[in-house]
Amino acid sequence: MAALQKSIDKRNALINATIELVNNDGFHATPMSKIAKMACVSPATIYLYFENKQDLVNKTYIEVKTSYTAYAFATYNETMSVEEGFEVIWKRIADFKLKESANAMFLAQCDNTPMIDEESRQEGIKHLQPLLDLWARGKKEGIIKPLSDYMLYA
Amino acid sequence: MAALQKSIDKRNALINATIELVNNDGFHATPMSKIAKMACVSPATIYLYFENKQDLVNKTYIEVKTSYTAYAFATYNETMSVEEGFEVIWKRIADFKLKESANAMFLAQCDNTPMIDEESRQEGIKHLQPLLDLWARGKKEGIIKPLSDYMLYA
DNA sequence: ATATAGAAAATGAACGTTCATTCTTTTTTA
DNA sequence: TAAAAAAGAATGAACGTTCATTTTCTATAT
Repeated sequence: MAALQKSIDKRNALINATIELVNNDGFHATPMSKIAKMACVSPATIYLYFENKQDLVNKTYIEVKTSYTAYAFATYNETMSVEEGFEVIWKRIADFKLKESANAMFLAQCDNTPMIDEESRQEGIKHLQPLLDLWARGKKEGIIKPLSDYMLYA
Repeated sequence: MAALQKSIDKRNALINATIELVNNDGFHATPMSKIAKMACVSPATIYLYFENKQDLVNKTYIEVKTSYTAYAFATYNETMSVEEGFEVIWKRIADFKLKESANAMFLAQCDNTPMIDEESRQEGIKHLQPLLDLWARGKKEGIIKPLSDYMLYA
């Protein structure tokens, strides 16, 4: 058999510990040793799953961002009108912030600090493509001018 | 004469260095030595003006938040209608983010991370009182229901 | 006005701690 | 049994803060 001995559970535990500890203490104030402890793992073990601390937080970001966008676009499809599309996505985003508040808080921290590498940040933005497309569609249809004022804040 | 020998210029230089460096590198990734260097001061001198690093960033936060709210409410007065009040404040906030982007970026980082002490955070919120009052007034007047959906994001 | 003494301010070096990462050894897996 | 995974201890660098010393300021006495 192949050699995927490394446990996916352990990886997930590390990701989750990272989210919780970064939320509580901030990125630089959370030692690798604390992440290890919360994931019931030795500090050295983290380096079997991630290159280093920066890589750990980058990968965590991508993972959470992916689940965020999946959630946001779950009820949306391209046949909707622009208005309906925005409304549907908007509600899902609000929902996400309520129901997955830890994840949302983590993303907020990532998106408002220099803690994530530029490369991973770009990667995260890619997943928002459907929203940008919808925006472009709205512009092309020349509708919802007043809305754009509010949207500036998204 | 009294002994206010400590220079207000030096204090401002420290505050400004803090804003710029925290914006670029994040709170825990900016050493006191770097702040000192940018403010043309010895590291030890910082401790004549602030108790410690936490106190420095707390005070910086209060200062920026105060200037933010002053800016936001500059064109507002209580005789305005609720709608007009919101619009006027809204525009000033957007303006602030454009014209004082470094300050706005710093506030975003403070408000989305655990870097500021709870006490200073509360102190900062106090300055937003006029906005909360306006909100209460809007509710009492029972108007602008649809707006509240968007406002959730402020 | 000037010189000077005492206090406040400023400094650079030093201290002690913390933390990311690596090294060596042990355990687990196939 | 051999290779991968995991562990805990060790390492070296970085940083916040303090210490001992020097510099600057100011208020008074000449």
